[in-house]
Amino acid sequence: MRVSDLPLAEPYVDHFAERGIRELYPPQAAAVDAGVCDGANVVAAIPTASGKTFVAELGLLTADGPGLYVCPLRALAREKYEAFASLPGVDVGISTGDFDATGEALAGNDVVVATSEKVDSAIRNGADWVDELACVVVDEVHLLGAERRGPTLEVTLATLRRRNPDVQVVALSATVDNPEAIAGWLDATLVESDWRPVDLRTGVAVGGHVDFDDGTAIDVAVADESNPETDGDDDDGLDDTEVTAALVADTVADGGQCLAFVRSRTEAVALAERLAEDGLAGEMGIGSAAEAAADEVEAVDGTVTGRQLADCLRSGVAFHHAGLRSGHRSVVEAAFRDRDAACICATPTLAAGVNVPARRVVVRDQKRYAGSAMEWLPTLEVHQMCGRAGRPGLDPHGEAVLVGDEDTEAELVERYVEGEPEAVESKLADPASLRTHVLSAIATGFAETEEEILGVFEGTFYAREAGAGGLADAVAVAVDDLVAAGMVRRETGGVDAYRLVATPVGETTSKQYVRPETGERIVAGLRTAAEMASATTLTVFEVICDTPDMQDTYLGNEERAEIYRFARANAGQLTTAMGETDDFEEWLESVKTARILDEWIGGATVEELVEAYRIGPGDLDSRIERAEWLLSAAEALAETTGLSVPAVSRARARL
DNA sequence: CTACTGCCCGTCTAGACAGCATGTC
DNA sequence: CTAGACGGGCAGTAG
Repeated sequence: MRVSDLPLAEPYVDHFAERGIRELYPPQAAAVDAGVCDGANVVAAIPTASGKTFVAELGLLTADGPGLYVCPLRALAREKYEAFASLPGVDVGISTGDFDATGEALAGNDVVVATSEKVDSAIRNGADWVDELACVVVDEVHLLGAERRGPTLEVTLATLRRRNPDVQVVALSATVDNPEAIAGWLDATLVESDWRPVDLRTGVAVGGHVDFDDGTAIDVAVADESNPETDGDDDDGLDDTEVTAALVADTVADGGQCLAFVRSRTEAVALAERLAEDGLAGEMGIGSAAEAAADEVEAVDGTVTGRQLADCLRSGVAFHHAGLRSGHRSVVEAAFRDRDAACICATPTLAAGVNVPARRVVVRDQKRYAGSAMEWLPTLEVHQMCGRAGRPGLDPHGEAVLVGDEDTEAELVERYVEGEPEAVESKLADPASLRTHVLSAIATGFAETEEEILGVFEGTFYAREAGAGGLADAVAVAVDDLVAAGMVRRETGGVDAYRLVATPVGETTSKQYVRPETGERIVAGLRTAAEMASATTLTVFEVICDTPDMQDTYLGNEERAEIYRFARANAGQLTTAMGETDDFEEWLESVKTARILDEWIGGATVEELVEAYRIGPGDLDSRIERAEWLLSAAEALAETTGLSVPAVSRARARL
């Protein structure tokens, strides 16, 4: 099937031709056969690199009206925004938390790119443009199964379809076990394929020997670090890190690049520092470009993390994890794409993030600490890592290697090489998620009774799988919780007729997009603060940090005593008395975060805070960002409740 | 006495969405 | 039931 045969206007055909897109890939052709160009609903469960963006563009360009592209990450939204903006004559708008156009402007766009939360928020705030959509493309729709964000996605999608029954839905999914369930939910035709433009072979390494699933095998020379004199046992296992290093060196010697996935941040750094010894920059001949990338990283800040990263980059390797600032990350990603780095040692950030393909992917660790024990990574996640292997046009094929040993080999093959990814299951029944979306349904006026709330949820994936009736009890509980929290009121109209109405606090909470528990905690905190003799910025930081919408900051054993002393010394400025906490540990963590933020507005530098509180510079950034959002919510809630706490505005202004 | 080394034991562990309003060259 | 890197404290040991 040729692009020129599609019902696309000439400028688009030319645009794609300029990029070398003339012939459709098989999955793309299948999507056309399923009707993407004719307004039909389509679910495409196809590999990441198989041309999903083009399928999305087909839906958006052939739709008879404005389109919406929903994706889970801001970085992804930015990437897609740029791709769509290069289409001739297409007005593209973007709406994410960090990068936003006004509702007015969005209404005039042909295509809007947004995160799912932002779409949800737009609906809650009564944006009109969502009702005029002709086509909605949902990327990474398998996120439906994610703990907190999945329910948001399904409720948002259900609401969009309910308000606009004719809207075309095109959903793009990773390979999952039950794509037909998603397609059934969306009344869509399922397109399923594992075709890739670059072949991918997956294998397990034992020592320096790798057996791939296509029957081929390779051997790499692994340095043996262990000293045979000291350990008498026949130590069969070569060090996983050394196996990884050998696999990386082998790829580089062959002119390719590598991604290496490990379990934790510190191990990503440690592996990068180990690889830096191998002189890969010299081998690739990227000395000056590597130097330039290192300088760029050092220009971001003077943190330890930045220096470590710069040193690694000079040797042609990098690490990548959420403790890095976005400035660090973009340098690493760009350097790798420009072939100015041989290898990125990464935590899972890179598996689902922006497009950074490599010839070989090495998954050194397949287990991760999960609260109480080590757990196998989900197959879906490992497949996403492996799917990064193979750069179209640059690599003859992609290779994914799982590092194991004799004992784990069989399990790794069964679980990840031959195993099916998990099924996507709705998490809407989770009480916390349900409370949020019940409040939203009431606050927007979509529902005034429990039955009507169930009606709103009727179009969700959960309802399709389990029946909306299954939610009845849980919804009743959620309503009671919201009434008790002062978010919702039962307004009696007759003998046993009543309607559910959001209180002003409930309405503000919903519009500010904070969780009900957060809204409740902030109001209680403001009330206490308003009566305190001297409510300071620390006071309001303690309040917003003690909500579930602020991420908690790890509190080490040594630090605990120190933070405890700090909390005691500043008890007069805190809204919580030490004896009154439900969860003292958690509260102490909040105090730590609050202290960091208060020192930040007091003029402390990133370098000082990173050093003093053992957090990554990227962690600091993300807490500051959340604090800005939560303080604005606090300000709005102060206004609706009439509580006056000047420190809120003071803190906000200084952030 | 000092510098060094090996060993035991405790600590620590991935990621990342969201508000809002408005003038400006 | 399933990990593994790292660092501090401490005792033994060579010089």
